[in-house]
Amino acid sequence: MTGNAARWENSSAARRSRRGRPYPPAFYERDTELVARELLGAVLECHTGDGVASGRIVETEAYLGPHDPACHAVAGVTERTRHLHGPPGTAYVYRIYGMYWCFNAVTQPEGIGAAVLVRAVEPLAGLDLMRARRPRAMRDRDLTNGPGKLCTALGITGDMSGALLDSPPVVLRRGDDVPDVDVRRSPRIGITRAADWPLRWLVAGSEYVSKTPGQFRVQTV
DNA sequence: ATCCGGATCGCCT
DNA sequence: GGCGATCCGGATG
Repeated sequence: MTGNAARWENSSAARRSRRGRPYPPAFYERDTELVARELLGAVLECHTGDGVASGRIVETEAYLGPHDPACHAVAGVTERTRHLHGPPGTAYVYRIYGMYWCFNAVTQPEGIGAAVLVRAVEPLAGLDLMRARRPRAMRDRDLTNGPGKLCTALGITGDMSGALLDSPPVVLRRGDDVPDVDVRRSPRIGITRAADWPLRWLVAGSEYVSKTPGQFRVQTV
């Protein structure tokens, strides 16, 4: 465990952190793989003028910083990656393929350029809102089983990038912790560089994880 | 100024 | 499983 991790585990903020409480910045200012693992089971919640929608995180990926060839931080600090290099516990929301948004929680000390991508959630609240935003989803699991889909369903957009995640419009709360026996890891999805690094975390057996091309090398933790 | 490829999705076969 | 939609950042000339 890293020094930062120990600092979090021993902190009064950690002891105060209970189910339903937003994570403070100290939670995120740690090893990115650890944060990706621990965000399984957390609740991602988005507030808009239409109301509140939320879901339980069942799939995450770690993007480690400039030394990770698949991480946007390899480009350095640019207009696009500005918020990736922001303080821990803030949002990095970027547009992909010209059409969709992807949501990340920034990790590590400010300026590193590391983050956790949320790839899938299990819908919890605001199902009517999500169905209205994604009218083509035939089943409820199709509302949020992909990083672009969940942003559309929850209402997460680029103007929320840079915002602290302990208060609206986007809030990440501690949920029911997922025990190690229910956690799996695999390589990350949809990337070409560092494609074999096992930096994707999933809740075993969840119906709500994103579709995987073929069968992955999946390991227990 | 131009080109290329991408942390995706939905529809097609 | 393959492909088109659609756009921007970064690289190249």
